[in-house]
Amino acid sequence: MLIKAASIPILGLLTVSPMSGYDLKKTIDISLNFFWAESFGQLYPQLKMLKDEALIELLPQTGDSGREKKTYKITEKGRGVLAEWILQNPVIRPQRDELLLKMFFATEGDPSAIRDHCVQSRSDAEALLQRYVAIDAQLRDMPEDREKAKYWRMTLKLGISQTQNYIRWCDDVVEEFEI
Amino acid sequence: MLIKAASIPILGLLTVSPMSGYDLKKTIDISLNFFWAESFGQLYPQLKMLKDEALIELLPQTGDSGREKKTYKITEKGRGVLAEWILQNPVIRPQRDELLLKMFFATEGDPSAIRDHCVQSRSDAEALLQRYVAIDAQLRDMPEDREKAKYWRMTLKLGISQTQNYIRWCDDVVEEFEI
DNA sequence: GTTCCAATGTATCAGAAAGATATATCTAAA
DNA sequence: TTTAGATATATCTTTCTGATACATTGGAAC
Repeated sequence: MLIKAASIPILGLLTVSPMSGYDLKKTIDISLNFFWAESFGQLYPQLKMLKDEALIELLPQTGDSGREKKTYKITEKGRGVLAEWILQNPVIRPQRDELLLKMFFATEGDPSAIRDHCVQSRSDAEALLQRYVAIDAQLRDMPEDREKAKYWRMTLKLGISQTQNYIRWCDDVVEEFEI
Repeated sequence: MLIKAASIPILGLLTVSPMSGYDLKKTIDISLNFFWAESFGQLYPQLKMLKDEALIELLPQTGDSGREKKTYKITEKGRGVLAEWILQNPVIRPQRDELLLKMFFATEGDPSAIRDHCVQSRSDAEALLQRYVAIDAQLRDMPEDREKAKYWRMTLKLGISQTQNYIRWCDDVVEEFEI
């Protein structure tokens, strides 16, 4: 079965625990945010598709109250498709970074504006770094899911070192502007 | 004037020299590839739009031969819009990295496949790094456009250090799998 | 010398994805 | 008590990618 990469965070996170669309979005934004983003505009149609293909299914609702919250769980078929996708060679996707684009064409604009962008960007990165480090500490001390935590920490490790490297670069650039 | 980020590589590169759509695509793929990608499907419509808005204009064609190649140059208005765009705060764009997604859900698939993906990815990164280093050397020795070269090398500097860091991470991951 | 392929070149289309928006409910604080 | 913010599902428009179409040119192979 040919599956879209956008479905993978859904299938993957549902192996951790059953969730609603909203939960999935929140979890993706928190846990996968360093290397993956998903919009509602894609999430809900994907959910419908995955249900139609029987890769996920709705948990029976606790019918009484009026408010409906749709909680999904992954099916065996879904697990199979996920495992299969992981085997395939990763597709390299186009990246777009506006700060670097501004830097590249800095001579056509106001260089001091670029400097300011870097200062701001550095402070964003600093905040991100602290978040990553905190999550890493949590994972280190987490008793269950040791095997999962191991891989999660591997991705975090890259996120942390890339962010540290980025911060160093921002400092270099700002310093360069002082001269 | 409100301009789309996708137009910026076009305007920016046309400040370096007049070019055709095909040239622009090639130059973006070579020079901006570390932080920007543009598809033909967006490039040609953008070109038309920029011409309609008089931000770029067609160079008069050397009419004689049958083959038409449309060479564009940037206008003063175009330079103004570019300078203005550089002033604005950079928009953070969603990232998607399939290798890290596979890593994150590694326990649901075949861990040895992930290892292989990393080995492949490391070798791709190595090749990229060598390209960046070569371009950097070229820019270092380039006599004209010193000011431009300075900023170009700043973006390259990040590309180089991020790629080196990535290679180190791949090594760490592969080593982790040996244990 | 011709045929064949890769590179050059412009352009569009289908489908994927992002971002914005609509709508409604629940909860906790002012 | 009302109101703001979080929860929750969903769709619409615009942007963007990847594939494809099509035509030309230059050089290599035969």
